[in-house]
Amino acid sequence: MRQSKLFTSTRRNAPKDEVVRNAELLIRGGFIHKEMAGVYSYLPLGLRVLHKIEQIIREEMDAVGGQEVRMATLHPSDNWKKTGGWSSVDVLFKIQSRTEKEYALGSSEEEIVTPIAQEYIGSYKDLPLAVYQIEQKYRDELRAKSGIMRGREFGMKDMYSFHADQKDFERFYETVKQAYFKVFERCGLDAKVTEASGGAFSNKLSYEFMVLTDAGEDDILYCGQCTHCVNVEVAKHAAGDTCPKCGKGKLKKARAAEVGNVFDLGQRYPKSFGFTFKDKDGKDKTPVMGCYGIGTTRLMGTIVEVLSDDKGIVWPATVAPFSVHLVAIAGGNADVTAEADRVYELLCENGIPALYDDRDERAGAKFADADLIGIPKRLVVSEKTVSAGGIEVTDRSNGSSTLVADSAIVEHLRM
RNA sequence: CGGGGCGUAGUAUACCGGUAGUACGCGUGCUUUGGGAGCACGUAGACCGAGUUCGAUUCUCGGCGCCCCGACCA
Repeated sequence: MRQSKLFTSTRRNAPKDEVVRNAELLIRGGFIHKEMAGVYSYLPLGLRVLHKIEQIIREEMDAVGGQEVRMATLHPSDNWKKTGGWSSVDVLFKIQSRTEKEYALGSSEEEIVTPIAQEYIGSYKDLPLAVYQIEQKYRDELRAKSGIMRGREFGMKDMYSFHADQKDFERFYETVKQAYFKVFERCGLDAKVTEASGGAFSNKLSYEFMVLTDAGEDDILYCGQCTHCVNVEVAKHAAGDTCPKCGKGKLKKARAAEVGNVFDLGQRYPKSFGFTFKDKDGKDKTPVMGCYGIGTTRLMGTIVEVLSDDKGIVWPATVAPFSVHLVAIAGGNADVTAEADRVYELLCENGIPALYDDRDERAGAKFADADLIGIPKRLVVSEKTVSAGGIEVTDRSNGSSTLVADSAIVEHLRM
């Protein structure tokens, strides 16, 4: 895409009503636009990142057998009354129509997915089933905070599974946990899985996927020597204690952001809707259910928190809005502009997603913008590079730069 | 929801009981062109309401909005 056509632009000043890094950088870069506390719009660059995150999640959920759906976000109040959520879920947004009919805005989708599954699942032969969706969620938080880390409207992937028995659920639960690690790793993050309380969902333990960052809201204890990690809310130990799992490491306390979670829901929701299936013995049984969430927008915010420096964002290639940022430093030289145009076409023809800074700006402004936007590879075409017979390729993460011949650029970028 | 802070051009800020200045942005022109260019001219602003006052953007009260700490967190 030509940057001259991109309707957003960068800002030099940090917004005064945002303090956290993710909001500051994403707003300055033109990725997002704040509508009100806890509600943001996603602009072209931001949406490209979000789509890439969603696609990674989609691939991993498909890989464990999840079937993607798109459920309603405007919910009938009856479903919530059946499960008791209408009165017990305090973050539920409730709205009323002109005719005083009541609705809920989806904060989670058990109330919707369970009746859908009930309609199609009649036999043990139909189980297990896993369905997921990626869409907006609404929660009436008392206090939105930390930019896109905790909003009242946010993006979430939520998957729900139904099983003939607890054993089959446990098997799938473990499979999803492994898939989650792949998702976070592909997004460039090092996630830890922690034991936590099940909250209002379940009286069993749940597992949360945590990424260390001061912008998080949870305190966790983790072992430096093994994978042991617990949320302090359920911890039976303290910082400095010897790890109860490996017996070697010391427990460390740290702030972390919860980017995903998995819950053992048991039979609560199927029971609320009278959802049963015929088992092998011909008897009616209630399925066992699990749910699995990943906050897509929070994940994006966490990536920015963890992967950024004093100049801007440093996107991992897997989620970057474009693979390369082609910067023309023409200074009015038509030959340089023509060469940069040619390189841009070459990238397009070869399917390499590129943001092409063809604007009439000075080098310093273009470099500052490129650093802020954070695309992994910066390609510079200038009088210098043209006379040297190549293109300057600079790595955003470490600043290293090399001159690559035009003829080799496509191959170089594909490495 | 408790506590604290803050609302001034598009963005970030300053001053002031007598209707607002700067920087960036934006527009025009000239010069400039590898790390946020210079000059000139221009553009654009006091959250809402009430009160005090001759006069309120400024002081007081109320509302709304935003941020932070805490609580909460399907």
